[in-house]
Amino acid sequence: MAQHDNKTVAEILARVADLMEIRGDNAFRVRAFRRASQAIENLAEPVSSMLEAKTLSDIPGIGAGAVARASQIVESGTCDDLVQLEKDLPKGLFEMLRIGGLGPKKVKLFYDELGIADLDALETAARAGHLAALPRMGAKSQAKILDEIEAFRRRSGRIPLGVALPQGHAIVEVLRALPGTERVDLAGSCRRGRETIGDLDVLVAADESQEAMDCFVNLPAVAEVMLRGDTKCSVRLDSGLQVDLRVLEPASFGAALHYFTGSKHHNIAVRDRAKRKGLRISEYGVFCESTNERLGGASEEEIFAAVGLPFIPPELRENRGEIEAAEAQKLPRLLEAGDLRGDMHLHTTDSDGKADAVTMVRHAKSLGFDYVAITDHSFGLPVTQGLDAAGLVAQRERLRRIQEEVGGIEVLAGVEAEILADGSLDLPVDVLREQDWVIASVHSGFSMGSEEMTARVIAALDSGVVDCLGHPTGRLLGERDAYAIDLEAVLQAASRAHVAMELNAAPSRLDLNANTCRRAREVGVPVVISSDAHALEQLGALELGVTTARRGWLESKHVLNSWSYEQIQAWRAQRLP
DNA sequence: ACGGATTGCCGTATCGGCCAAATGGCCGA
Repeated sequence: MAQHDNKTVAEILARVADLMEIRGDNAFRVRAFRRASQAIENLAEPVSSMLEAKTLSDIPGIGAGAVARASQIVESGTCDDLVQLEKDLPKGLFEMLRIGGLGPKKVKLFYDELGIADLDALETAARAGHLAALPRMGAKSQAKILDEIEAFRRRSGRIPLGVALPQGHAIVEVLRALPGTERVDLAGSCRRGRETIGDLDVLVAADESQEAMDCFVNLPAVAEVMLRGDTKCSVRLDSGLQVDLRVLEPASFGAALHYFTGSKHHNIAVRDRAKRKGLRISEYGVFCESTNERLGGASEEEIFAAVGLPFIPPELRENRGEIEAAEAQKLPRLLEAGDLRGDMHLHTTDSDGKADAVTMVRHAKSLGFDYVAITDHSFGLPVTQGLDAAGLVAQRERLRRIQEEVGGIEVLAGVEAEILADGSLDLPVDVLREQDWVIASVHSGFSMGSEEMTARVIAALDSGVVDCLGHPTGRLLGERDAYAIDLEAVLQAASRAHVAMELNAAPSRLDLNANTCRRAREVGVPVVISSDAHALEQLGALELGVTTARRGWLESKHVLNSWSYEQIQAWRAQRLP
């Protein structure tokens, strides 16, 4: 849990910096905290072991002060500065920083001038027109803040799949180990693989409910028991996630799993179908309407069989044609994790990655991949210290040698180039043409209108050298909405220009979403499921992408990195003669 | 607060876009 340590320390130092800035502390002191936070986030080894080895202060940007604070945070989860700041400042200020377009300076301004200390007060002031009167503010900024508050509220309350899933799996694992539990599974939107989750549903099959319930409410992660009945209880975890547990008789488990997995629309359609056959489906089983005889319910297969359908994978259960497809025996043979043969998007120390290229390639090989693309940022994204044309050429040569040295894996010399505001790329086309894999992405100018953004992206696709459009909507789950873009027009252009679309599998992105994946399939645009790894352990972390692709009805043939290396080359050759 | 040179003290991430204010602060990647 080394990585967790580093992340925690970095987050707290960054939080201290933000709060210090709001309090009006010395700007360079603030900057030092930010720098230390950044340095710790970028560490390749756990901060705790560097503290023990007394090597932490060797890192540029980390001096005696940062070492002391890191040590406090590792031990106690906080530090004196943060404790003091939380005493000095109202709690709501930190939440205000999560509003897009607001940084420490603006929050300070609102707090100092108007005493605004939380989101509600900010919203009230904006509605009353008080913000526009402040220096460096105006009607436009004020309106933007209202929009951003609304977007923030819309997002909050739902948790990214990648955050909820590990917590769910951990609970399932503990419950499965109990002697009295026959089956334990996650249900709900989490099982369907929705990109964000409201709460978790855990189902247990057991003859007796007390053992599982006792174990559940006493889990270390449980902060609060909200409700406890005979077979159902709800808790809130320390993370804020709500988890509902239901204990069922084994004979009803399949019916309950189906019922609680949903979606609601899917369930309604299945029940309607049952009704027409003279059956009744409830969370307890399948029953004959006239005789009330129980026809099944122990497994989901029994539920589907009762209405004359094959098993429908949870990811498809949205009543978006899956029942009709199942009836016609035309369900897709959905992509599986094992189908993927390579990772096509990752970063190394040549830009903002934490591990060097050799290490990443070796790791890709150890994961059993046939090929891997190294796709560092280009210089157009200055914050990543990316590669310019000369740097890219030099890296390409280095990667050729690494491929020979490591052996047994194809190493593609790639790049993640910037799509500039005018739709041009930040590296010359003749340099990009020599690369083995070119991702083009938008990392700037997010606020342009849909028409302009769409034209911008399509211009990049039409450059003739782009293989894949990176994270096509730019969204960050729970943090930032997608920028305005006409994805249908982009898909049409991608089809015409022979460019693939990325399904960026990073937990914070899942971009493309499932619906657009499905549309890509219909339009005939290949999807590339990539990790966008910036560290060793992120390489090959494609599971959330696989789930999303399955929700988008994708089969392995629709996913470019389930093809062989030769097939990919042949596909590229159609565009690059 | 950090780091390096002036060993006491001084300068300190990159860069474009946006908006408010008429050149500059703030934000975000």
